[in-house]
Amino acid sequence: MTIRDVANAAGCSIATVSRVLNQSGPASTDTRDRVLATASELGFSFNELGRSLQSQRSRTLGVIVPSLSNPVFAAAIDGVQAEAAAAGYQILLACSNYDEDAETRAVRTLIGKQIDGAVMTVAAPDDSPALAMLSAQETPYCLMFNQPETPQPGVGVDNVAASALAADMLIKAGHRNTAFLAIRFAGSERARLRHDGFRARLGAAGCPDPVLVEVHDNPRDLDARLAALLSEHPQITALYASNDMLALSAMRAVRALGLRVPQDISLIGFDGIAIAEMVEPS
Amino acid sequence: MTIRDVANAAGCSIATVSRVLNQSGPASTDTRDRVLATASELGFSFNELGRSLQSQRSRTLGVIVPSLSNPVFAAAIDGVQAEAAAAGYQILLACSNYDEDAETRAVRTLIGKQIDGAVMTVAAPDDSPALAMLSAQETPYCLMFNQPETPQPGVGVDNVAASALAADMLIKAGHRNTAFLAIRFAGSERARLRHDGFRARLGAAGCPDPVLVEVHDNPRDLDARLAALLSEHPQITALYASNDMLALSAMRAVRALGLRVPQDISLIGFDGIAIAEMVEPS
DNA sequence: TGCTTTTCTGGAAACGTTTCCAGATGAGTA
DNA sequence: TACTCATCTGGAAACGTTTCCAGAAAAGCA
Repeated sequence: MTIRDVANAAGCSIATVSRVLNQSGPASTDTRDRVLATASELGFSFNELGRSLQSQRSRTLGVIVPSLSNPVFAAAIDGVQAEAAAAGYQILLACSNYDEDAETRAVRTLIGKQIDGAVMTVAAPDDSPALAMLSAQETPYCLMFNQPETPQPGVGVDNVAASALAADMLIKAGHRNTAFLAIRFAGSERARLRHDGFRARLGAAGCPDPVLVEVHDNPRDLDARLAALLSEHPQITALYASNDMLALSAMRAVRALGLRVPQDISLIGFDGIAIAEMVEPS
Repeated sequence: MTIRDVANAAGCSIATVSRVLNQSGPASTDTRDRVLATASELGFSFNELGRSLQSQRSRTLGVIVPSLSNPVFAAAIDGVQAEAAAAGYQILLACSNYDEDAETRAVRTLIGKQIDGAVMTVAAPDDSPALAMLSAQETPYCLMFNQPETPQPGVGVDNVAASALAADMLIKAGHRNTAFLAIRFAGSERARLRHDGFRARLGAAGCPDPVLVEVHDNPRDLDARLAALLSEHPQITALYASNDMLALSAMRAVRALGLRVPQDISLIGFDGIAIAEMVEPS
């Protein structure tokens, strides 16, 4: 079912069918009606591949995130998808699993599919082969959650400032000894910035540096790590989790140790995911 | 940067370049090396649009889910994406927001983009215009989470049987008076099946029917609904939430009423999302 | 050497569109 | 009536590939 079939059935040329269906040129009311009628009768719809090839735009956006199981990214994709759909664009989704090579491969594939633009969260925005490829192709992109040193198009949060606020809150509540919880601290620009902002503000208030705890992705790992942490540093009264998923896990782990939140240990997490609203304390 | 540029630079025809790059035909070692060298030198990569148009396969799969904020679907997409990527396929993502019209529109667009197949969760698998369109186009599809009456390709859970298990568990724990919590009960095949399975098993055990509580998407709505429910039916000792997100919200709401889980009220939820493992009790 | 067979190569036709261009038709004006 | 001008239409060339086909060159064999 191509534009040619419609043209034959309507007794006109494919040029005319194209013009009518796209309203991109003149057509007598007579032929217009005929084309429209046969098109809907035949149930014709455009092959966007042919269209994109000719028009040099695919009306498709690439989206690359490190993970889909983190609700932060799911929510971001949700937003991107909704806006894109409203503007008549489609979303080509890829997932890097926090791996820079996978990131590069994903970008290469998406470029091959001729995306009109990309929305993504990368591992290292200041030195990213993936972003370099996009620039080389003159494909526009927009970063999410990244906070590059060199200015780049993107939306995000000031991790340092936000973490300073978290520190303020804990300090005001009387905490002095804290720990910073992170997954993949080394590979995550974001965890590092959050740690730095937190530590700087604590230091400015005369508090000791937070104890840095890097945990594995497996949430059960936390139980042992926290037990060790708290027996080694019994003076710790507050934990700062570098993201909400981790904060949730930490809450469970703290309680598993027989401690209450927030009476025995205070806990604060970065993000603001919807699910964090559903637990007590939120 | 097209295959033609490579051909000119390498001093051969585009047919030869295509054959070399796809390893789809003979080529003398001499020309092969030359083509390969110039291709990588020029940084050539295929335009998949042209490729797909010619080969009639896009190596792209459409994925349609009702929502992205529900981790159940996020996890499903994660899995589909990973398998697809491993097989050299891309994912075109669309979201129906539990709206059948949006579902149909999404399928239409994806068909336009010439997807090779679709993976989706639909509102009504037994009478779905979206699925009908896919069938008409002979585009293969696979349902997720749906449980159609008429056999259809798909993966999912036996909602009725699983809910009977939930009922068994509660009965065995001594509960007799229960409530069933659902969002969008009317529009959700899944909620209905889960309710039916639950109620049937309770009835078989001589328990009264569960009180059906349909709540709005706003989690705060739950507080008032549960307060009303429990004052109206003080004999209720257990709640069955039709999904884990709702169970999480319900846990918060129950506690906000000053009741303990599970000492005062038992709570069970359908799904098994990762986050449910992170709360106490899990 | 002459023949067949194999290996390699390029032209050209698709795939489904859009759009430029020029020809045809009809209406308006002098 | 003859002219211009606007309106409508179709042919054909792109867009970037793959692949069929046939011709050329090289290799094998008697």
